[in-house]
Amino acid sequence: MDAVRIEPLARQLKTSKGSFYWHFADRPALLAAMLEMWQREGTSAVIDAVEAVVSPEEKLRMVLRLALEPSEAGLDVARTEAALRAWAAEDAEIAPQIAKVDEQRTSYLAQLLDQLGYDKEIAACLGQGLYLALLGLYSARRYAPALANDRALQVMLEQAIAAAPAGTSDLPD
Amino acid sequence: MDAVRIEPLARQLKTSKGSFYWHFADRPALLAAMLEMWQREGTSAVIDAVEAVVSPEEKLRMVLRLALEPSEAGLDVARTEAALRAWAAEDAEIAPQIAKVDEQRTSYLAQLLDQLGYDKEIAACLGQGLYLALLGLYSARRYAPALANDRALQVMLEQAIAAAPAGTSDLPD
DNA sequence: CTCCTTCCATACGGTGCCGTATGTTTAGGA
DNA sequence: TCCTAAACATACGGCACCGTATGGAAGGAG
Repeated sequence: MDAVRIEPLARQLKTSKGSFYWHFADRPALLAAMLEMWQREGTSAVIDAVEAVVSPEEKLRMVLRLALEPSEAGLDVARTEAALRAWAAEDAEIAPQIAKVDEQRTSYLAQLLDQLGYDKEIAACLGQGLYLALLGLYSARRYAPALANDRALQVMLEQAIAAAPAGTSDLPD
Repeated sequence: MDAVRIEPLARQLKTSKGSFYWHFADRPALLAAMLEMWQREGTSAVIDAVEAVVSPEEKLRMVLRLALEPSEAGLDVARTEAALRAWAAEDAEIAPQIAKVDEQRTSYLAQLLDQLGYDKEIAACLGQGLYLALLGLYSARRYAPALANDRALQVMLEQAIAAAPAGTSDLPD
């Protein structure tokens, strides 16, 4: 986000600064708009698509598949996710907003793992762990293709599925 | 790293720019020196300390313990690791240098997991996965304390240890 | 004492960006 | 045809930083 500058952006778009300042109050206003857009479109899309599936195992696999997808039309998901977190790390005003989205996502993962029969606290930890690995992969994708190995996450997910205490616990009895 | 600026740094150290440019050619030279220092001291320390232990299980636990430690004397490990990767993501000259360190670390993890009896390819994936989760945790620590849960990594590691095919395979017959 | 090297401070020019002030085009409505 | 508002362009002042040029202290060698 720090690299988002008005004048280079205007040059790139073959327009002028004056035009920018007609549409946005200032640079923070643009960044806020970008953040809001991401909050709106970046997280619900996956969950909505996944909820069409039935079994929690397949839901988990589908979440991962969607998260690892090359991303839709010109927008690099890994780049976006990594940049937002670098931003949150340096701006205390932004941090809670990103953290809230993370909380939504990890609690959804925990819910699916809970349905696999895991103890609730273990499910929460596993969800966080898998999500942290995804964040790490997003970061690695930008500089270390060998490390950013999709299979690494798939293996860990399959291990979490295989190690589940019971087949299903969403029908307890 | 982008926030490392000469003039603020000089003010902070109660010295002058002139002094800085005596010790370093320019800003890139300072950044290069920082990177080199990290390469020297940041990765071998852990491995050396761990190698004193015998069993691969305990070695893995100790690696994690050291990696999660609050860090020694004023230096925030999470901040450093996260900042270096943000740097690598934006500078193609730096990327391979960080990637090389990552490769050292993940291959050491893979070696330990291999000793637990995992297939070599699975061990490599698991090592990468655990390491990616650690990177994610370093990133989260800077903005989302609730997400940066040490237990999440501990749970995943214990699961990897528990799911190991054989007790040990470093004595194969 | 003087010279020279090391180390540090001050002053300067140059660059890239921000935000504002002000001018200019375009299109629709009276 | 004139007026107005939306959309854009140009020009300016200001700030923070980079790197260099230049001018000292401070201390040892001869």
